[in-house]
Amino acid sequence: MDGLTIHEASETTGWSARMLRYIEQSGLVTPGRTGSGYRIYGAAELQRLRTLKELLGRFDVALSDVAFSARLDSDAALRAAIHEWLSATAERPDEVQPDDWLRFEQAKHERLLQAA
Amino acid sequence: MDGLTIHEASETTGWSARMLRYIEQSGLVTPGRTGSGYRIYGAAELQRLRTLKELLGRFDVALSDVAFSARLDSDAALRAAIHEWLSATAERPDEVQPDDWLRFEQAKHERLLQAA
DNA sequence: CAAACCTTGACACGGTCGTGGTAATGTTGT
DNA sequence: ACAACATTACCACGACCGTGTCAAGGTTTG
Repeated sequence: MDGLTIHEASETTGWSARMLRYIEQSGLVTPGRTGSGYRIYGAAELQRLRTLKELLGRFDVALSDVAFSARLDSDAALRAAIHEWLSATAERPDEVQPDDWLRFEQAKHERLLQAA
Repeated sequence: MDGLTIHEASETTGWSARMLRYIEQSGLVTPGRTGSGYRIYGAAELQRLRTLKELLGRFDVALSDVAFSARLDSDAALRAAIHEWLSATAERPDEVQPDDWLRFEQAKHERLLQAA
């Protein structure tokens, strides 16, 4: 058979088996199934899992953020509505601090680091 | 002076004063300040607050989702990285369930509704 | 058939989100 | 000057995220 079981996939991707199931739940990487229900990870899924890990590591992004981006990608109305709302901000450049979200997001991070 | 205080803005927008401060923290609506530090909400901010409320009500979206979208809008590298990752999924249409995220997101909702 | 896998479901736990409150202190308006 | 506002900094609380673990049961393989 071509494809790895969940534990084999876990070893080659670095994700725990638990997280592989969770990632599947969130709709980001969906492996195939054998007739009896076992998950089968093919080369494509393994690659996606590895690049997903790299993506989360490279930027300060959560799994749920990627899931939300997927939702944005597939829901044009939502994408339009949010973008419209955001672009209304850009009309008053004097009141936009482009790194506002940065300070906000970094607050989490700093609290995390300080806890160590 | 042209502009409402936080409590006046609270009344005309429906957001609590507490939430107006929180929304400011998240970088979504930043009012001006008087010399002594009081927040001043002008017509533009009030409009943004109202449309924000409508946006959150119309779609099933959280404040943090809008904040993340703002981050996406201002960080081209992040946007490109995520989009690239997502478009790799689209290459295998047989394994993409476009309503995967929907089931996932609805699970929250159902649990909320059941709690009532 | 027994060991070593797999499945789903549940409990747990620290951390974050969204939200309300309170306390201590400063500002404004009459 | 005093009431009615504002500010920031905290504590609390339920729900959700990411993650581990464990139980009860089905499957594959030597």
